[in-house]
Amino acid sequence: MADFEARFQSIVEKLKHNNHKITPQRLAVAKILALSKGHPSVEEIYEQIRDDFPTMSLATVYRNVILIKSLGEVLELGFPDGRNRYDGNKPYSHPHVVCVRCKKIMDWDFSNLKDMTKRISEETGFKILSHRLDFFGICQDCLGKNAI
Amino acid sequence: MADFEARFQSIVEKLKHNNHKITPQRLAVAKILALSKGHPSVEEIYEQIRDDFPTMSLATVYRNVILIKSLGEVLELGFPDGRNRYDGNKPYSHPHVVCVRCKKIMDWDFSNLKDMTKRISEETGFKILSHRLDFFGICQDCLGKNAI
DNA sequence: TATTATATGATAATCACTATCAAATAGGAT
DNA sequence: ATCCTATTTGATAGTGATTATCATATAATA
Repeated sequence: MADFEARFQSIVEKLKHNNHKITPQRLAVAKILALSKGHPSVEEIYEQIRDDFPTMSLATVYRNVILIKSLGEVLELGFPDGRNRYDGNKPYSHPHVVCVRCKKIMDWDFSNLKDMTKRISEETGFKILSHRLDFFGICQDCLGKNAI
Repeated sequence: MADFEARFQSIVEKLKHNNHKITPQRLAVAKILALSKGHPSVEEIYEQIRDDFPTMSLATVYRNVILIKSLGEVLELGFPDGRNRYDGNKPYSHPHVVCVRCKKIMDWDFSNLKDMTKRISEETGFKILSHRLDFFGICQDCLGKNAI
């Protein structure tokens, strides 16, 4: 079973387990979140679904993204310029590399934050729930297109 | 000279050096950004200044925060729920510990991200400009007030 | 198939932030 | 010290993402 397929099933299971109805619109949102490699925005999810569901409402996309997020099955990445991005592949906090020019967001594997979290907890008294680590820069594509 | 005083002077110097006029409102915003330990929002800066400048406009606070940010003298922290916070003490990217309940933001000293940045640059081709590392949790105050 | 709580679609409301523009003023020239 | 002018300010309208509202439609169970 492909990775995204497993993620899709996981989301659907969570929905069923919490007694949420399985609607075609809901499944379409779940599928895109599970498939997404590019950390899509709500608007991008909406555009993709519109091809198959011309009657789809933007509000429904928002509702279902929020629902799936509340089930812990998608990670929300907020940005100062006010357009959130979503990661349904890895719905737990992890580092990202963000192109400040084209807004591309890539995952960055790095699993050494456990110790840091523990130290912070000991020294500040915070109960740490999650973290977010973003690196901002210019991606290769953008560097090639337009010299700095 | 106190630390915040040095920060304040640095901001004022930048303003003068770039031929921006020194207005009372501008100085008031600069002073609060320099003094701020609590990572204030624009609204909070506005409220503080209103005591001394009852005629102050919210738009002027926004304008000056953005101006000072453009000079590299304040760090902007964006959040998904849409209220930016500002750090005029350390206007360069650094880790934070954020209380998800009361929205308190504390600095966290940690200076070991250089190697990580270099590795990312080598492996992804990104030209890394800055990063942001946030830890989210419940602060001691909030843990005391209301047991989990 | 009938029932009912939940979900959807359409759209208005909200909220942080930005743009606009007339009036005010900082800072250099006189 | 006063004048001049580009910049700044205050008031407010506009924007764009997100959320709330509510009548209609539908999934899930009997």
